[in-house]
Amino acid sequence: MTDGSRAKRYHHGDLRKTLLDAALEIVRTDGAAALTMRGVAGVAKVSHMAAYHHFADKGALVAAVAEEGFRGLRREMAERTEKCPDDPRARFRETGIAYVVFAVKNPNLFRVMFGPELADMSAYPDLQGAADAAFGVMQGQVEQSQAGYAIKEDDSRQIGVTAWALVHGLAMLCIDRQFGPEAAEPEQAERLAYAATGALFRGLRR
Amino acid sequence: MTDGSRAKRYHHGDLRKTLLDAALEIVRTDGAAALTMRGVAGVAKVSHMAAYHHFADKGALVAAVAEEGFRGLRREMAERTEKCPDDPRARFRETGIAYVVFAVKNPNLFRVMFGPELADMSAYPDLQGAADAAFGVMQGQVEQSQAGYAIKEDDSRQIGVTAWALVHGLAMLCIDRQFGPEAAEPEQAERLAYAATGALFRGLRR
DNA sequence: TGAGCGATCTTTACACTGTCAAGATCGGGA
DNA sequence: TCCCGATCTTGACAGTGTAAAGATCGCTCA
Repeated sequence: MTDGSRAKRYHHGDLRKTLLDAALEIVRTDGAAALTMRGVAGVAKVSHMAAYHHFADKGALVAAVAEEGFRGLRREMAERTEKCPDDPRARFRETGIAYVVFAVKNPNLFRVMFGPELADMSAYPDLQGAADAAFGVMQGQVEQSQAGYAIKEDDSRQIGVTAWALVHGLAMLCIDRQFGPEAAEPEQAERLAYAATGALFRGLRR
Repeated sequence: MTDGSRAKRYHHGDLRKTLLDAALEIVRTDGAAALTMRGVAGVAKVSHMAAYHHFADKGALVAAVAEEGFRGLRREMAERTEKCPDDPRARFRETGIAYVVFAVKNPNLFRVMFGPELADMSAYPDLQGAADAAFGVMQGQVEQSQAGYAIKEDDSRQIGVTAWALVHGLAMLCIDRQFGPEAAEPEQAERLAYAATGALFRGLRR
């Protein structure tokens, strides 16, 4: 029989999830710099060091946070693309817009996902997989557009790279406020993404 | 009379420059995470805390490093654009390629320039100025292309943003090895930038 | 000239970080 | 039932940024 208040239990029960949720919350609200092993342990009302039984080190925790981020990014891109008319250009656009909007709505998380701590993701295969899956949504749009004769049939990998680069740069520069403070607002960011993806699509038409 | 070995002098003479050079060297070779107030002070053979008479805090030192980075980026873009035939598309391309090549050749420095520590550059006006100057080179290319009737006369700011976003995203994803390890090599990165800027230019033509 | 004053540098101290090492507690399978 | 491994705790250490206060210098002005 499990007593409701698990306050005094020596074993936590689901510490990993609790820690990860705390880490996500901290990153989202205060940024990666505020993320601390001792901090997340404190939120879970657990001694520091307890976290080390679930995450090898701080890098592993950061990687887990980023992995969640990539899952969310993939989901939002897929959703926004699905509920969209069957017009290649519109779908192409919506995928890119979803990318930028996600970044603007989760700037701190987005920065972690592409931060220097994880410059080499090869140490975290799950993270790599989640990132690849997100990229796959965009790559899929490119190939669908090619199959529908909407854009030219050059090396699809090259085209996917170009599309990804465009929205990624837009996202980064928006949240870094390089386009001014307005661009960090979802509406304005969406407008920028609309125009930018339109120009690129035009250049990729056959 | 100044004696050659200034080893024992209480006052250093040009500590700010020494510290900044040391910081740049550390960032370049070992990344921002290795940058330390005490470390740079050590390189200059000076007590820690001495640095605080030249940089308000670590953030100010990082900002100074980034500022140097933006100066270098601006210079390399301008140089590469100048020594280039008077063809709008070629000049447009070279500007973008210079951007990506700079990033790939100075990945750690580039990451500092656009890192989360400096997400709000308004606290460092000199840094903001250097960044604006670098962006100005690209914006100038856009306007020159418009004046030469090479690309359409839409809102030039919007077009500049799109161009910047494209090369910025390409640069970021290259150094993050999201396109694989080869893309972190200058030759391969240059090839990607060539193709990407070509596609965008095509979309921007009138 | 020289006295002092502000800029520059040092020393000391503190809170906070990640992580190693060793012990305490628990729960499930033999 | 007992014990062993997973889980959690306690304690310690080196390294970090930086506040506070003192030491040393060189330039200015009387």
